[in-house]
Amino acid sequence: MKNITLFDIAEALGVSTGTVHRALHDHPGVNAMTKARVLQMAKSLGYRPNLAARFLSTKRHLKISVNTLKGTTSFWDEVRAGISDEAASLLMENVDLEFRTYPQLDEGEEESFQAALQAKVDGIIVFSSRPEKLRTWIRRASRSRIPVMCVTTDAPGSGRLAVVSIDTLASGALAADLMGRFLGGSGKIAVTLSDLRITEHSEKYSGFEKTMNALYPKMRVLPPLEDHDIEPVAQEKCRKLLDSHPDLTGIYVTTEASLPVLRAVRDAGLENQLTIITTDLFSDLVPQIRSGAVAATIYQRPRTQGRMAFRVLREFLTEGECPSYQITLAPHLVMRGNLDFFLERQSSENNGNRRRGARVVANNLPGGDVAVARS
Amino acid sequence: MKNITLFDIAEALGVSTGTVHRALHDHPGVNAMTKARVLQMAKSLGYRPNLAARFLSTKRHLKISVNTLKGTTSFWDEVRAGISDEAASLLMENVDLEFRTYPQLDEGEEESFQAALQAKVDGIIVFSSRPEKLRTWIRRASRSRIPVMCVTTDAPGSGRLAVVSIDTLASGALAADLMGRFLGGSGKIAVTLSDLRITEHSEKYSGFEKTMNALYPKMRVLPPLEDHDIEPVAQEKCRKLLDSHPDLTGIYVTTEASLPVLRAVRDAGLENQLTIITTDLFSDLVPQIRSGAVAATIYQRPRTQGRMAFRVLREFLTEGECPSYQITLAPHLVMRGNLDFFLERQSSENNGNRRRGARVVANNLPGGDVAVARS
DNA sequence: CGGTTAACCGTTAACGTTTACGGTGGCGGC
DNA sequence: GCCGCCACCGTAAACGTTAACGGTTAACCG
Repeated sequence: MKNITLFDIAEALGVSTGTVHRALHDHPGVNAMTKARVLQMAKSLGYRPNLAARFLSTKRHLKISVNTLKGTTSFWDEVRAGISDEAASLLMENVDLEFRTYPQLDEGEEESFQAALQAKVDGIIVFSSRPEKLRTWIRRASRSRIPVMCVTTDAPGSGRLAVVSIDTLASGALAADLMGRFLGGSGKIAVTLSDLRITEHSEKYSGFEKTMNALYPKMRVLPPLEDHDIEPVAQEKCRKLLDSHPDLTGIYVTTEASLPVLRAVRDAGLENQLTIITTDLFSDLVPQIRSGAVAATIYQRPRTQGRMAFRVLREFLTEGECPSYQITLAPHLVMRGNLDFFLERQSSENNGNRRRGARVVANNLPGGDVAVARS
Repeated sequence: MKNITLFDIAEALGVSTGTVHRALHDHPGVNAMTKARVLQMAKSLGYRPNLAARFLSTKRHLKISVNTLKGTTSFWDEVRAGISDEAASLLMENVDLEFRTYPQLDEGEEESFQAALQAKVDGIIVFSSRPEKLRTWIRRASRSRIPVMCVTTDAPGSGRLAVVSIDTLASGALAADLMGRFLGGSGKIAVTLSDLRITEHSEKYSGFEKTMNALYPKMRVLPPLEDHDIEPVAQEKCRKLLDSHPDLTGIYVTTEASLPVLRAVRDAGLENQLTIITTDLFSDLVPQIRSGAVAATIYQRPRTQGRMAFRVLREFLTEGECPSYQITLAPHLVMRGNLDFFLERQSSENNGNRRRGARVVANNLPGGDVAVARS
C-alpha cells in the first residue's frame, strides 16, 4: 500500500532514522548487530528509497567532462547534442557539462583528458581514437574512482565503465547482405577502414566478410584497405585499387571517410558501375545518396549514442549500477527513399526547444576548447 | 550560481511563498497585479521548479491503463515491455500500470476502454484497431481531461493527446528503394495491407508507390490488396494475385500478416522467384528470413514505441507539456545478415532485470484481462 | 454601526532523506 | 573523582514545494 520509509524501519526496530540511514549506507558508527537487524528489516519490509527526498536533501552537483573530436562533420555535434538532450531532460539533478574538444585525431586527446582529471570531474565521456594511448589515462581515472564512458569506440582493457557504440558486427553483416542482394549474389567487393587495430573497424570487416561468405559464396571480398583517417591516403589507395581490380563491383566504406573514395571512383569514371555502401550521414554525402552514387549508408545514430552514454553514466553515478558494460545500438539504414525523413528529423531535432532552459556558458580552459553547459 | 526557489521570488517581492506558488500555478485567490509581478520576477530570476521537492511534497500516484491486443505475436508483448521498462526507470514517481488486453481486433476494445475510464485512471495508452469506433470514447476521455496516447496507429480527429508510431512514409519509401535495388530497377510489385482507411497503411502504400515512381520509373506497383486482418482472406487474395500476375517479381507486406502471403507464394511454387519484403519480426518469420524467402523485414521497434508512449504521457501528466503530437520512429531493417543480432537483443532485453523491483500483481477486472504492475 | 462575506495573503505542517551535532553510557588514566 | 575518549545512537534542522488553515483587510447589507 503505502511506501516504506526510513521511519517505518526505525519504528519497527525501536531505533532512530539516523541509525537506519547509517546502517543502510554503510556509514561508520553503528553496531554490527544493529546494522544486521536494520538490513534484515529493510529487506523484509521491501524498503525502497524515495529518490525525490534524496535528491532534495543532497543537492549534488555532477560535473561531467565530454571529450570528443571537434565537429569536423556533424557526427560529434550530434553526439554532443544527444548528451545535452539527455542532461536537459533530467528532472532534478544538476549536472554541469564540460565539453572539451580536440581538433584532430591523435592531437590533444591526452591533454584534454588530463585537463578533465585536473578539473575534478565526477565522470568522463570520451571518444578514444587511439585506445592504446588513452588506456593509461583511463586506468588512472578509474583508480581515482572517476568512471569513464567510451562512445563509438571502445578502449578494451582500460578499466572504463562501459562503452556505447553501434553493433559493429551487425553493421558489417547488414552491409554484406545488402551488397549481396544489390549485386545479385556475385561480384568482387572492397572494404575500406581506418585501422585494423581498432576493434570496431575490424569487427565491421569481419562481420561483412563472414556474412558474405556464408550467404553469397560466389562473391569475393578483398582484404581491407586501411586509410588511417588520412584523406589523401584513402583516395590514393582507392585509386590504386580501382586500377588493379577493374572488375570491382562494390565498395563498403566502414568509416565516415567516404568522400575520398567517391572522388576516386568519379575520377575513374566508374560512378554507375559500382555499388557503394557508406557509413554515417553528413551534408556532403547527401547529394551522393540522392544521385544514386551511394546506394545506401549505415547511420550510426550519433545522437542516440550520446544520449545512451550520458544516461548510463548518470545512472552509475547516482545509483551505483551499470546495466551493461557494452551497450550496442542497431544502426539505421538510409537510402534515397528515406533520406528526406532523416534529414527532416535531424533538423527538427536541432531546432527543438532545449527544454528546461539549459544555460550554456563558453569557456577556455587548458586542454583544448571547453564549453560549459549547465542544466 | 545557486538555484532560484519560491522563497527567493517571494523575498524579492516582499510576499510569501504561498502567494508565489498560487500565482505560478494559476490558483485562485491572488491579485492580478501581484500575479503579474510574480510571473515577471520568476522569469527574470530564471526560476525553475525543483522537481524533487515537488514530487516529495505531492506524492501523487499516477494510474495508467494500457489497452492493447493480447500477445498474439510478440509485437504487443514488446510494446508492453517497453512501457514497463520506462515506468520502472522512473526515478521518483509512483505509477500504477493497468494492462487491459483484448483477444481480437474489434473485440473488447471499447469495453476495456470503458473499464479504464471507470477505474478513474490518469491516462490511457491505447492501440486502436478501429479508430472510428474508439473515437467517441477517446473524445469522452479527453473531455474528462484524461489524456489518451495512441500507439502504432493513430486515431485522427479524436482529441487524443499524441500518437507514437513508425514513420510510415519512410517505411514505405525504404521498402520501395530496397525493392528497386534488389530487382535491378524493373519488375511488377504488389503491396498488401489491412485496410486503406487506416492512415498508417495507406501512408505506407503511398510512400512505397511515390518512391517507386520517382526512383524506379520502369517498375510497376499494383493497386493494394486489402486483407482486413483476416488470414484466409489474405491467403486467398494473394493466390488470385499470383494467378493473374504470373510476371510478378516482388511483394511488400505492410502489416504483420505475412505468413498467409508466404503460404500462398509457396503453394504457387514461386519461393525463389519473388522478392518479398515484410513488416515486423516474430518467431514464425525467422525461418522465412533465414531461408531467404523473405529478403528483408521492416522492424517497427515495438519496445521503443512503448517506451516513447509512456514517456510522453508521463511528461504530459507531470509537466503539462507534450513535445509533439506525432512522434515517429525510424524503422529498423532486418535481413539474414543481422537477424541474429536482433533476436539476441530481444531475448537479452527480456531477461534483463526489471529494475527497481517493480512489483506485479495480476488481477481480473471487467473489460478484459487486467494485470496491474506497480513501480 | 455591528456583522457578514469575499478577496487576498501569510503561516505552517507535512513529504522522506541526509547530516551535523549532541548526548548517552562505559572504559581507562592521572 | 575528574577528565577525556570511544562507540554508539538520538535529535533536529535543513532541502523546496504543496496545500490546508487562519488571519487580515475592505466592501456591502441590514
